[in-house]
Amino acid sequence: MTTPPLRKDAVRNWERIVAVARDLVDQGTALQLNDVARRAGLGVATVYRNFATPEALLETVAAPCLEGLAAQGERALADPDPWRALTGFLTHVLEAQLHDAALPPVAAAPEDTLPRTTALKASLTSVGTTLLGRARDAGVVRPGLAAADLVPLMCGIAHAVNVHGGTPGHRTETGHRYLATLLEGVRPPTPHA
Amino acid sequence: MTTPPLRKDAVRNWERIVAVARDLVDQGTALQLNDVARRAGLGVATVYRNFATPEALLETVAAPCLEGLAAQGERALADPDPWRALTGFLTHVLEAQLHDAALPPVAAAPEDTLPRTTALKASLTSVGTTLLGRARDAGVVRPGLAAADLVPLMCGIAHAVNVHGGTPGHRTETGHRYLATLLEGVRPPTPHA
Amino acid sequence: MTTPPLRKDAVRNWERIVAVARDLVDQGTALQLNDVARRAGLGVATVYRNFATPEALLETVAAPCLEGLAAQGERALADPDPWRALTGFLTHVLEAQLHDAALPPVAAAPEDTLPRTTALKASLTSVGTTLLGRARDAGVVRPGLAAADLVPLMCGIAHAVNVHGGTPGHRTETGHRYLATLLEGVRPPTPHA
Amino acid sequence: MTTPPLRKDAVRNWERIVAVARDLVDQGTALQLNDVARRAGLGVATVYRNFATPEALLETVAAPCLEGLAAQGERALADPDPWRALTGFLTHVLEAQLHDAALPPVAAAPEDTLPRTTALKASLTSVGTTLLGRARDAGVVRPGLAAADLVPLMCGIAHAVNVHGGTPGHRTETGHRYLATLLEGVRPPTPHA
DNA sequence: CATGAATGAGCCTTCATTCAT
DNA sequence: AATGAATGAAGGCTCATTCAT
Repeated sequence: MTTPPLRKDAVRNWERIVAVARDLVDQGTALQLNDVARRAGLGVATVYRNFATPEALLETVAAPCLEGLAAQGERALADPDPWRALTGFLTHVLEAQLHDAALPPVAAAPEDTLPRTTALKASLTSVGTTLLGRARDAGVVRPGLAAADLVPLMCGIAHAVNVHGGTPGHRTETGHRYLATLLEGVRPPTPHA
Repeated sequence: MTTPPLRKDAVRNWERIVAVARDLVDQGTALQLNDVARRAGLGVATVYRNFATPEALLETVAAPCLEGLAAQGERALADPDPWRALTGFLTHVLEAQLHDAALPPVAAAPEDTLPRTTALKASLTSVGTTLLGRARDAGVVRPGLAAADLVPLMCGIAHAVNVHGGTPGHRTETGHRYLATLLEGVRPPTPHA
Repeated sequence: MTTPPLRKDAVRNWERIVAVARDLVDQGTALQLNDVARRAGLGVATVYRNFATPEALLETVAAPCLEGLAAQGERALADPDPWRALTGFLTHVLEAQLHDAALPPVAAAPEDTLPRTTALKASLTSVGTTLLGRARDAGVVRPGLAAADLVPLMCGIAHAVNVHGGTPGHRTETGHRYLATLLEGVRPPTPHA
Repeated sequence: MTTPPLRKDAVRNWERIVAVARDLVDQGTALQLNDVARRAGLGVATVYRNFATPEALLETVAAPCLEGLAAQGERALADPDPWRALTGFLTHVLEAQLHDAALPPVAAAPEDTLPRTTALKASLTSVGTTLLGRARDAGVVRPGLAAADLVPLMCGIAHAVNVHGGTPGHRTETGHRYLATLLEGVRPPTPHA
């Protein structure tokens, strides 16, 4: 199961598990179902029934953030300026990766465990594709950058920031700088306003 | 110990261990000292004496490649064209990361196990710093890109390529494309020949 | 965990472990948790969950004997004759050390693993202190012997007996003789009946 | 081999090994031949050739102290006062056990590794037997204390002191107190001067 | 004689997963 | 549905001892 069950106490358990997992992820600890169960004060099997694998739990932890990005995507689609729409959206995606430790592994995984995750990722990809298409049509982005590159590149920048290291504040600044550089290289070579 | 000892059979064992480790790395298998020992047909302790930790072994496996890069760095330093020198060097670094699975973890690690590794990484960083400085002085690179960004960015691109996936051939092509894009964003904004 | 859990089969396992450990102790074999698991026909982790360390298991094995001594202590406290109470109690303590191989290491250890052990040892120490105080007040024991000496001296005699060696029967006899000698040196120097 | 060999460098190695072992014993570290070799800057096999087992090395480390006691024994044999001779000798034996960590295990061991050790222990036992016999003949010691009890009792007291714990100074004081108590119990019951 | 590399049994410990209660 | 005891494979590491050089 990946969505909160209906029974009241079951819901409470589900939420407890996710909350514990969120804490662990924030601490940078790898998720171990046994460990989660102990910290949540629940039986192991309870955790296993709700989340068959650590990946399923991780994806569940990441889901709200992905939903937030999807919402940002909707807003971006409404932006009439194609360049601003695209860059704004990518900025949000990058910031999410930098702020939420649950995201990078989920974003980089070639396979998802939960259908929900697949749907969310597809939705984001779709938004990105649309935004990139519009930008390309508007001539503000070079050809040669494919929609399939967006996710890898955001993952790559997030990884670069992690390798660079530094305090959370520095990380955000570094990420913005890297993204700006990349976007500069993405604009057409002609002088632009 | 990290360099081959003098005794003939000991040298053979050392080489066997490194060879086995190289194979495992190429297969994408995580290095486990016990496993390496078994495959090499050696006692566990033999492996442990030569390589105290899996990281030490991994760094040893990565060393030849790092040395190759250092050599490339020397050549790049001799190149009179600052832009070509810098981009050529970074291209070599990126290709190395893409071709040799031992490199990404070693490059991304904040701490090294072997002094040798530290020295090699320092040497490469030094070359990068020099090349970047020359390019900046020649006005072919924007300010805003620091020497400390080179390694993270190369790691980031390599990671992006891995997330993108594809066959080895595709991977190289993708890497070149990503690097080209980044480099485009790194050049000064004025129209250049 | 140090007390039998509630589930029926779990209790059986707990008891099996302790029984195996008891046998090993009697044979003079050092306790190794893996070994215990194998002999008990249980998984290693089962033993580890019940007894985190060999010391914990050893203390558990020793506990019944310590409890028996505590009971003897209660009886001794009820004895109106201070000398007989003290010597009788010490005799029991010594005999326990000689008969149960689990006791000497637990008695001599400066630190306990289980709170239970600490409590039992404290209880015995308390009884000893009381009995010694009474004997001293009654003038049947010289000053100069402190309560803190009782445990070390009993351990010392037990050790002396072990060094002396011999069959179990001899050991008991030797122990009694050594204790008697010591107690003789503990009485006041005036001629006594 | 257990006595320094004749060749000059071999002697130096032998001495180095014993010196290292002495340090380790003083630190309370268990002797491991491999470890000793490393610290002595010698090959393992060199240590093994000189000392077949850790016990052999330990006995060699303990030997000088045993020889010192033997010398004390000679002096005690010359003492015309049987009580003073006996108690003085036992005091030396006890102090040696308390001061030199190499002694307790050697003294308590039922079997020796080196003939030399056996000879030294026999010599000490012989002295003790003689001194005890004289004291008994002089009527200053009860019957019931056998010569075979002397070593065990000294080991027992040393062990009691260890269990008691405390600083080196305290240990000596405690040891003397315990020995005094025991000796008191060893004198005949009639009032003595 | 000296060296120190090699051995490999053996111990400790963890963890994902199952299953009896 | 919930619990948590049980499992046992798997991995990490040490150490006494041997033996090739």
